[in-house]
Amino acid sequence: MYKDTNCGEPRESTVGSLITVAGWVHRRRDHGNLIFIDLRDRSGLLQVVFNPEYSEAAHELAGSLRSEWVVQITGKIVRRLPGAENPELPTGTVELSATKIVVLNKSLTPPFEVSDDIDVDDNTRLKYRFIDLRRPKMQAMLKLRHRVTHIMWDFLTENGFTQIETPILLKSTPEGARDYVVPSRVHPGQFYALPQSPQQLKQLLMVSGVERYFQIARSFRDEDLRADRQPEFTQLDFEMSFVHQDDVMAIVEELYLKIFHELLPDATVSDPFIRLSYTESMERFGTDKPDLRFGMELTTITETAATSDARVFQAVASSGGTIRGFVAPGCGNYGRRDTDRLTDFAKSSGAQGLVFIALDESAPSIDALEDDHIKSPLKKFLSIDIVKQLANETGAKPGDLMLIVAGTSRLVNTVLSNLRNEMARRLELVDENDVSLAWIYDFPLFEWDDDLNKWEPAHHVFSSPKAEHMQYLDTDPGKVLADLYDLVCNGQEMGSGSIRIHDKDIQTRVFGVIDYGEDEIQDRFGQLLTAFTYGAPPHGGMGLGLDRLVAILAGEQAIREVIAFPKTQSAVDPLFEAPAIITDQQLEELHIRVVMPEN
RNA sequence: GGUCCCGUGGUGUAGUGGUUUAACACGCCUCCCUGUCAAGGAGGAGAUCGUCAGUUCAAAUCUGAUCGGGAUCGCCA
Repeated sequence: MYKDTNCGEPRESTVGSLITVAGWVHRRRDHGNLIFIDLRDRSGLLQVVFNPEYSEAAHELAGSLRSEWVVQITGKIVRRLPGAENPELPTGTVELSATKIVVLNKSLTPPFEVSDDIDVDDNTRLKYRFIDLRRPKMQAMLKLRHRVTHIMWDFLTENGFTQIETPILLKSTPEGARDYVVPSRVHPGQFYALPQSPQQLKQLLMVSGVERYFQIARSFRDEDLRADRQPEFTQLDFEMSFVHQDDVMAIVEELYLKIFHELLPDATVSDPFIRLSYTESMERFGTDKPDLRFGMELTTITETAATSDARVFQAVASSGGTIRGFVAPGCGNYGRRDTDRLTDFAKSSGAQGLVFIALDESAPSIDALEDDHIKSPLKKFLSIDIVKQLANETGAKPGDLMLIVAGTSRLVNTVLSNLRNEMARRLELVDENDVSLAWIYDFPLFEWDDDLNKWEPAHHVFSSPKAEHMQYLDTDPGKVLADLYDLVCNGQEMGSGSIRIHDKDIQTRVFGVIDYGEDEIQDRFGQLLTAFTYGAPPHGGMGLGLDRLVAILAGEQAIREVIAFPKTQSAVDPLFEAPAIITDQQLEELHIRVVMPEN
């Protein structure tokens, strides 16, 4: 070993010991005859002092040290002079009085400082990720991520789960996201696809009698990136046999509470998890991933609004649309500037417009509301009585702002749920110490696709219809609810799971609803259907996003910050410069001819 | 594919038609300095302002295109 002690370890109790440390030169403070070095390794910082009275050679060499050089230093741990202690450092009461120094490697001046309080362009950080990861915050992130997966491994092992790896080179099943594909050299013109999730494999493992499987599995989706979406991401994927929905939920709940309690001990975490049916969630929040850390629930006001003289409302109501809204408390004094911004925000979510009704705080009550108390662009179409009624229905008080959107129910819900989150941000309603964990359950199995003019799986095709809804499968698919559940944390989808179909006939009927042809079914799902005919146990499970979980634990918005080597928004790795062209010889071996797009 | 924001020494920013030989902070280099810890002091180097084209007597500054980064809608069973 190049060292016998880590930089972060020495304390007053170890004063007097002769040690050797090795690490990176974090900072140098050169006083001429006295030189200080902050030496950094994975455990922290240790101040090293070079005094020519103890070693002239070491002192001379120390003068030539530069940031990020890798050095090995031997010396004695001494108590610092009184008044020279540094309370910021765990090792701040002592220092290493160096007698010997060996330069293990020099370093160019790094493109940015290895420090937490830096603000460097993402591209530069990723290009020099190996330096970026030296920052204490990034080191902490890597360790946090490890601790999360460690807890998962331990917990699931204790609960009888077996970790099993599944293939990365598999077959394209083009429903859902776009696949990443890999050409086959041995089979000209044929391609593997990287898994979007190990879904069918884990179901096959249930048929194999594994009963409890898990995997920290990499998954791949060739879709556009976002702050919370990378082309390759990691899921805790697991599956259990002989379970009902509640059994799956119970396992996840225990695991996640353990993780949050251990890694975020100061947070207030939902225990037990909140439970909302899909219908209730849509009704109250307009989304299947509501942020439950604040109120501002949605109200449907179609009927009342339609009785006003406002033509927008009448038109939407008579064409079967919906009018909904919510109350932004204390925003009755919003000026033109504020409301314009909210309107722009609503429009960016797809709304035609945003109707707001501001109630002046000087009104003694809703009943005593007078014309002067009301501000709204639709004011001349809204009678006092209608405004009062709307206020009562939405729960608005004097001084509040009602935000109302009209349109198709899908659009209205999208806009209002986005707007609700936006208002929470503006009003700072979220206690960052709160962690809301919620189950959203009883999802519909199918949703109608207007573009394709057919039923599509709302989540995925393997979810089991509720037994009591099986009767609607052929007659009214939109009515069929499934044993399908999402885990939602602070308004983000953290994972999705279901009790699966384990019966070939039911699975075939589900494929029938979404209009898959016989050949198509056989091609994509043949192996699963065949397996179902050889004694498939009832089973269910989940896929849970690891990157998002770690991001929440680390207090980060972007999962880029919790992935060691992430890609940019254009799916590029700036460090390796991937993707890249390959040689003509490689192309030839793979039987591939490249046709570049025009322009 | 759409919309929005950003691109100026190594890093982060200022400068938004002409007294700018492009400014500031940090970093870097040299020298001084025995108790600093974001050390301090003195001096110095380092940028054709992402790229290309256009407008203009004059462009970091205006226009267009393009490239790159970020946010977001579509997309993500």
